[in-house]
Amino acid sequence: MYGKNNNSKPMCVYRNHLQSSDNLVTTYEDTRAGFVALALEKNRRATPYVAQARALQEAAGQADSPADLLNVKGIEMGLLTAAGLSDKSLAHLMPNDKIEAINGLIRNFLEPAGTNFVEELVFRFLLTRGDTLGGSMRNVGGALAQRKLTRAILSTLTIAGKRYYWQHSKTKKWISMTNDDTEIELSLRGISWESELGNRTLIYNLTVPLVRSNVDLCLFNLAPTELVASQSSAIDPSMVAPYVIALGELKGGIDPAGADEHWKTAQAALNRIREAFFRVGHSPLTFFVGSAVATRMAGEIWHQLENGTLTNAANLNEENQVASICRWLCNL
Amino acid sequence: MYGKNNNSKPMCVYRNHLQSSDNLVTTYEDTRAGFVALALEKNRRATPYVAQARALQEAAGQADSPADLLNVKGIEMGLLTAAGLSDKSLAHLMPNDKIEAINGLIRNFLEPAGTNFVEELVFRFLLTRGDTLGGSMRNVGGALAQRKLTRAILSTLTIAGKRYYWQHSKTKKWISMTNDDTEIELSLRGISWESELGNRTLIYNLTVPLVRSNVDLCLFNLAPTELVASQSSAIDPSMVAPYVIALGELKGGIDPAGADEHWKTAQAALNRIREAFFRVGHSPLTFFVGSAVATRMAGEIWHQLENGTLTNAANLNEENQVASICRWLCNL
DNA sequence: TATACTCGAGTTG
DNA sequence: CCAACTCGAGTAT
Repeated sequence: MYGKNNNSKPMCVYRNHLQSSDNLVTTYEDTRAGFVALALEKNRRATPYVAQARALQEAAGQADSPADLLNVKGIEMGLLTAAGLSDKSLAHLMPNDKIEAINGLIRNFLEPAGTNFVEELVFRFLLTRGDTLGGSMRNVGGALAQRKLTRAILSTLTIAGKRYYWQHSKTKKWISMTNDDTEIELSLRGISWESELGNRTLIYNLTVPLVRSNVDLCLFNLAPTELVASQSSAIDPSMVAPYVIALGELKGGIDPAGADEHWKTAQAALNRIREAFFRVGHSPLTFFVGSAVATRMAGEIWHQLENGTLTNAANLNEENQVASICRWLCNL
Repeated sequence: MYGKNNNSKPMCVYRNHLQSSDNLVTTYEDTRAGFVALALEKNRRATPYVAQARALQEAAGQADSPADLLNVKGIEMGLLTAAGLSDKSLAHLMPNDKIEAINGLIRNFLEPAGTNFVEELVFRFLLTRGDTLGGSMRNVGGALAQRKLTRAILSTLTIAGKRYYWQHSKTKKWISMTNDDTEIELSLRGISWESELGNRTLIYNLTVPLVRSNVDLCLFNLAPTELVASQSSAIDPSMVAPYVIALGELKGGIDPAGADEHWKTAQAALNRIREAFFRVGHSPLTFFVGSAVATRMAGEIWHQLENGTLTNAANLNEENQVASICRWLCNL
């Protein structure tokens, strides 16, 4: 009932690159390489926080005592951060909570530190900013995965000799391909091309009104111009459904410990999608691409492929699998 | 088909404390209070990391140059941490990756820092340890929620004049209640009592072989002694199913941004549970308790309550709701 | 180098 | 501040 094919293609497209669920499981070497790459990137992004800490150290040095820090201009945010308040938490606090937090920092940690109070302040600032950096790295991981997939799709189109247009993330403008499209994946939000069956447009991270959720990958059988029109709020949300060919979840995380956790989220997201479309009489194809795939979830993915719940799936670390799923996507 | 009641009780138990989905939504004030409490706890737990940084600073002070740090005994872990490697990532790396990481730290960040290289080392150490602290705080949040619920269940039993036994997390021994059970929730893994319908045992975070997953809350119609026997691997996993009365998901996080994310995970987990039990002809009751409940998920929870998919649900911040769901649980 | 749990640090529309 | 995304920092079994 779900995942019914509307393109007269065989349903077992995944067999082009998968023989069994085992092929989906991430290898030790890919996990290792993923963690190494992440650490390198994190180190580079750590530098500004080190600089901020030095600036705070310098500014706080003007204070004679912990309490005197309140008189130093321009370090309020540094004090709040050192008080253990994440930027996220600040959005939920009342002004008085922030005052209390800073007073608590001074009373409980800076005053006991004696003459080392500036060091204590800076060290605690860095602890909180370490969590900041970690959070921001989570997003980097996701973005890198999207770029990797984008690169593979563009290669597939190029190799197939197909022209494409791509949408710039910032300007939202659609740009024709050029001979040097190096690094366009850094600021690419969508790709458009023509398959044998018509216009195709792929958009990342689109909020599909019908499901009221963001979907990682949305493939429409529309040209970009038509898509913009159909996204207008003037059109009934259910009108978009017939133009949706395939929807996919992309999970770029490399951590094996997160594999099952994030697969569960992906399943719930895909279920919402299927239910929302089914309610209006449509069943777009669904697919899953993940970097960290554990044995159990590989079994579940395989089962869903076999019973048609999922149409396709791939491990993002396996070039063959990625190439195959990109060819499938580009020829839908 | 799912959630069929086998205790001759009305299915609308949730109506004891919920009039509509709105009642489930977390208030701004509860969110605010949650973030404040978390920050206070985090500050206390930050202290050991500050101390570690001071120790590293002291030890590293013996080195004349960045490269000389390699000769300082006992700071290998400090160097790895400063190189941006989390304890988690270290488990996935080869010895050579670690050497490379430390060399990269020295070459790319410590040598450019000149005479400030020890400061640079310590600052980067703290950034990584800030992520450590953050990760550990995630677990603290979950543990606090479990304790809060435990406290409510014990109160319910006490008020009802029922004796109970509780299982110690560490020793796994079952202990009879005493007049002063203050703080037993800190090390409580299970509770056992007698309802009007028989022996009842509730266990937290139990791996249910049938579903091959950990379930936050498992209620059995068995005495602890019987349960131990039935957990033995000698017994067919499907044999446990008839003794499972109710299974629940507890999500203690306060962050509204995580609400939908973690509800999706909870749904997938509950679905696995239902499918696994359904396969062997059983349909235990299921329930959900959460601290961060957003509007959309409240609607979905309500819908599942109405159609019987979920039997009960509560917002952990609402005392009435918690008390009601505890009475329900204790009287099953 | 298991497996699968805890949850909020960011991010974007 | 609303909503819903990114994912790995820990933890326990």
